[in-house]
Amino acid sequence: MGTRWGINRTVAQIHALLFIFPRPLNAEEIAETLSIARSNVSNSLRELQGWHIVKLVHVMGDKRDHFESLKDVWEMFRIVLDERKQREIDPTVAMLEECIREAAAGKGTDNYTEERLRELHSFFDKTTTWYAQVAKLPASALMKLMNLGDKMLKLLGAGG
Amino acid sequence: MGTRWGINRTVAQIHALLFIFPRPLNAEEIAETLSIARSNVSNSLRELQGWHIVKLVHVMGDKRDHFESLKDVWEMFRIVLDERKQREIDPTVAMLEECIREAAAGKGTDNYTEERLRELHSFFDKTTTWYAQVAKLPASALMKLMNLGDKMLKLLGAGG
DNA sequence: CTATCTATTCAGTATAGACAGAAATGGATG
DNA sequence: CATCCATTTCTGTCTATACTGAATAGATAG
Repeated sequence: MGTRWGINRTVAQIHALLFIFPRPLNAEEIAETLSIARSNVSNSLRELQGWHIVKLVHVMGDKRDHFESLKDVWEMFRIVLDERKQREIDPTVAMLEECIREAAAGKGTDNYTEERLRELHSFFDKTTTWYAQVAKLPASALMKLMNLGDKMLKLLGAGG
Repeated sequence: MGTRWGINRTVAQIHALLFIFPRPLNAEEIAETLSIARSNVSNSLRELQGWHIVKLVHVMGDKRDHFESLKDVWEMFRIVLDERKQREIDPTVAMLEECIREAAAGKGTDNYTEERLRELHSFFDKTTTWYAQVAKLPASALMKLMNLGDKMLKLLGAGG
C-alpha cells in the first residue's frame, strides 16, 4: 500500500518493523533483519525522523543509536496528515491563489476557467479548515465523532 | 502535488486540462496542448476513465472521441476516495486480518506484536466505517458538517 | 474493396529514484 | 593525539515505470 501513497518500500518496511517491535532497534539490527544496506537504513531513518513518527532513543550501556516508532496509530495518522498538509496542500493552495489572482487580472483566462479554480480553492479551504478543527479535538471527542454512525444525519439535520 | 500521491505527471496534467477547459477535448488536442505523445494520451485517458472522473463524450459532426472531466470537486473527491479505499485499503485490511489470525494461532509472534496489529486494524476499521457513513450523507448535510467549526466540540460533548 | 482517418497496442528508450558499497566524517576513549 | 566504532555522505549501478514512435487494428465513406 505504501508505494501507492508515495512512500518508498524501504522506509515503509523499517517503519513497520519499528512499529511492531517491542523494543528500540539499532541501525545494524534493522539492516540485518530486512537485508538492506546500512546506508539505506541510515537515510530511511532520517526520513522517518523528518516525519516525526520515529524517534532516536538511547539504550543504557550501548553507545549506538536506537530507534523506536510512535505506537499510537491515531496520533501517527494525525502527525502524518499535518505534515503532508504543510508540505503538499499548503503550497498547492498558495499556487491556486496565485493562479486566481492572475486570472482575475484578466491575463487571457476566460471566466469559466477562473470559476473552476475558485471552486477548487474553496474545496481545499473548507476541507483544511474543517480538518484543523477536528485535529484539535481531544481523543475522546474524536472517538465520539467516529462512533456517531447513523446518528450523524439526525444531529446535523437538527442542531447544525 | 500529484506525484507525491502516486499519480503520474501526464495523467495529472491531462485531468487538470480537462477540468479547467470549458468544452470536451479530443486526444489530438490534448497531445498538442501538452506536447506529449498521442499514445501516452490514449493510455492516460484510459486510466482517468478507470477512476471514473473523466468520461468519453461525442461531439456532433465529429467522429473523434472527446473527453471531459467531472466538474464537481466534492463529487470527484468522493469518487477517488471510494476507488482508493477499494484498491488499497480493503486489501490492506484483509492482509491485516490474515496476519492477526496467524498471530493468534501462535506462530511465533509475541503478544506485543499481535496487540500492535490489532490496534492498526481497529484504526482502519473505525476510519472506514465512519467514512462510509459520511460518504452517503447528502451534500447539504456534508456542508453543515464542514461548517460546524467550534460548535463541533459542544455538539459532541452534549449529544454524542 | 480500398482509401483514409482515428484509436490502441507494442517494443524499445529514457529517466527518476532506490539502493549498495566505499570513502569520509564525527566523536568518544585510552 | 591516535585509535576505534558508529554514522553519514557520496558516487555509481540497477530497476521500475513513464514515455515515444511505429506498427496494428478498427471504422466509415467513397
